[in-house]
Amino acid sequence: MNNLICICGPTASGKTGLAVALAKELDAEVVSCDSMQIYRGMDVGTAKPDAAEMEGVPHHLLDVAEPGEDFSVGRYVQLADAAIAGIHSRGKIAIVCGGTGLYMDSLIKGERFAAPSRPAQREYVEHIAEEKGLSFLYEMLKDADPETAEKLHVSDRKRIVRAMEVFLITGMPLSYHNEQSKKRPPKYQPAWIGLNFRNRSKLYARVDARVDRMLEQGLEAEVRRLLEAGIDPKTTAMQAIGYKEMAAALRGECTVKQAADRIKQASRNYAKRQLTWFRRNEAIRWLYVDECPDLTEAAMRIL
RNA sequence: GGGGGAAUUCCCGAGUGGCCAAAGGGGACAGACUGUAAAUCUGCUGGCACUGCCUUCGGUGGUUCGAAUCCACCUUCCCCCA
Repeated sequence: MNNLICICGPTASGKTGLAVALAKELDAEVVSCDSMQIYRGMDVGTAKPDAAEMEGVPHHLLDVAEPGEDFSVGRYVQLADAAIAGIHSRGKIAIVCGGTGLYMDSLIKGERFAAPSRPAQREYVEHIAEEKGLSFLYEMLKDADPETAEKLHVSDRKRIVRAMEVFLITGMPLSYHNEQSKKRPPKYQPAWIGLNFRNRSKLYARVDARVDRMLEQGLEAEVRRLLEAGIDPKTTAMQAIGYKEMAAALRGECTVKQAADRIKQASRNYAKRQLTWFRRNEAIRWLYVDECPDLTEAAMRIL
């Protein structure tokens, strides 16, 4: 039996429930892999499991950051590694569960990122993009790191900025770092389980239903509370689906009903993107929620 | 009962005689993704034997070398007057 299990899949597919059920079955602990559930005070909008849902199973990497602070993949990997080490030292199995593909893959690969973002370089690069235009910055990247430039689309602002930033900080092209990184063997060899639906519209129906539930559970009040606590609407945390739309409604830019529809739409699109990410991972054993009567049992059979 | 307006490809919506399988947006589908990732970005979207052909712009018929675009009638919807 592998002492590390990864459960992934799109939002609202039932990952949390499966993780808890498996954890009870295997006396395991859960390590959440969700870029938004890490924030304190963001509960209903992130569908963060509450005590009842956890059923006594220890969960890690929940509520480890303040909504106002900057978080990063790097930090996640570090914290998750520590959590896994702790679980293993207790002689237990760790179940990494979540839908943030980049975080999960980075954790499993043991990714060592090129360089943390540095305000000076970042601002400098942003400034160039601002003043001279993104295409100008893209041309700079072509000189500094032709390989990365080749791979990036001219309008992919975030990646162009980051690639240029990495070059300025390290003096080496990002493509070089990535090559090195690919040569390293992965840090863990987990058993992968992915949740999916044979019938996509069933997934979407569940996503919509979940958003309705969030609204009932007080998403509006939660967002208002964060805003009143002085959380800048521009922070990463407030970019989360459900939060940015509701914040707009609270600002009077649209009705709550319109916000709700936008949240549903954005969530469905997000679910699709998550599938795109995970589907390329050939190690994943997929379980189809809409045609599997007992997910836990099916998962146990795979493991 | 009278007058006016509208019907466009999955949806919204441009197009008002050839350059239109038909702008743009949305959705759907597919993809990328190495420290903001619930973010960011891309492709594609009538059919086919695909440098061309076929079908499509409410319906039918007409005008024209040629119609989504003009005319007639019909159907449905909206508005105004009664």
